[in-house]
Amino acid sequence: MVKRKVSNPLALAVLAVLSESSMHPYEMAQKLKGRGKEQSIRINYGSLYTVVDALVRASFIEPVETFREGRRPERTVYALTPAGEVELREWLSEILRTSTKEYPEFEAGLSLMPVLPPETVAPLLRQRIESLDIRLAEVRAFMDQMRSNGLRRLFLIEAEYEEMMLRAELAWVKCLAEELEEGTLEDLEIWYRWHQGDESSRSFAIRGKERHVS
Amino acid sequence: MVKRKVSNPLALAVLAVLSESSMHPYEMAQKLKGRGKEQSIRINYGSLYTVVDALVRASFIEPVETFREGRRPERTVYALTPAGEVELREWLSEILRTSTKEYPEFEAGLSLMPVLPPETVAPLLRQRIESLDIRLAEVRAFMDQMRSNGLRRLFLIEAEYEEMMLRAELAWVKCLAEELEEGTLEDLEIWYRWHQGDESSRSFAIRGKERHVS
DNA sequence: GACGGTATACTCGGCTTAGAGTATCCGTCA
DNA sequence: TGACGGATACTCTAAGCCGAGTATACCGTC
Repeated sequence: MVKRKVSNPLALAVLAVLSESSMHPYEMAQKLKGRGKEQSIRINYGSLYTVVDALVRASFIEPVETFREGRRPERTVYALTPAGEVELREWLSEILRTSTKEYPEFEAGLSLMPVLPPETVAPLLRQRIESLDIRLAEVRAFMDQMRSNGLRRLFLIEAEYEEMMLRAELAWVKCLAEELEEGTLEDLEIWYRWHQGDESSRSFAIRGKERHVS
Repeated sequence: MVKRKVSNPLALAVLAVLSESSMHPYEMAQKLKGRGKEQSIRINYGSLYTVVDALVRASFIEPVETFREGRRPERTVYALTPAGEVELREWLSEILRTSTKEYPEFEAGLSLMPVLPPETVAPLLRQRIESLDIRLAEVRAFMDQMRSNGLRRLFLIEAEYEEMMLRAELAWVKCLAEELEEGTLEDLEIWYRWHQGDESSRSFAIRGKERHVS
């Protein structure tokens, strides 16, 4: 798990498109967007040009020509260096090989959930289910769109992954919402009482008498 | 979907602990870590103090006293303001209610996967399976640890979520690895040929003759 | 009583990032 | 013909974020 000189995933995408042919930054963005990569990688111009500079500094890419048409801004065409090709392969391998802990917003939300009273949380989860359904439909629509543009399934594998993860979350949230509504969730009783202002459930995180965990 | 004045999830955690009692930043971190929240929310001191400042500027919290013991650095104790309580509830509700698109590294990796030849990818996925197994064991160990410290299940719900998501990914990656190894994956043929340097598969992303998608 | 290790409590600087802004060219529709 | 939107191709700046560093206090031990 080496520390990368440039760590933004957009830089990986830049190395990947440059491995096919040299081009200027704006064209990279066009190519990536044309293939629907903006669904899996944050592409924004602010970051793109910074990332390209950083890759030049790290000698993973180099400018090969610059020219201008009329009075338009100058275009600089970049090419992958041998070191860049190595970096591309190694970095991509590392990403596929090892799973790194990430911090999705919802996980943070769940971990603070007891701050809200249970009666409030149940309908929120119901809304989330709707929200997930919508997102699922969007992903499917995106895949259909790309496929009808002639893109191979192999190049939409990340969308299939996302779809599967959405389905998994959906099932889990449905289950949690049900447990809340049916009252079958463990600890639901004290959670409810605590929000009633019941002093006996002060610091209700810990079972039994308060214990300091450090 | 309002734009938050302070958007770091750590800020939400700060609001949450302050809703129980006033305290100084270092104590917030201790309390959050004691409850295992560093598993679901990035807690680091650099961000903590910046985030506390930002919350003060936004009037969600305010300093209530500062004092020093001996010659130790000064401690500033903060308290939640009414506006902060509103923000806490609204923000947390929004997170639970709506799913926002995120960009996990692995999704980016998958979307660029065809850059590597298929024979290379298969063993990488096998390694990922091991890596996921390890992570899964860690999550389980963490839950056992916390439970034996007396923490209620309700306060480990985010760990259950993470465990479920890990299992889902694990099953999917196993399936993908198998398809690669058995040769049953769609488009595997051209993918292989392309890495052999077969010119007939140039720009193999698109089926049939090259079409420009913009 | 000197020494090392750990806990306490922050501070600082530099790198990353996002998002808005700028300037030019081109097609088209009235 | 001229005006307007949209595509092209960057640039700039404020803010966010993190990791490493700092300084003191406490505690055991040899």
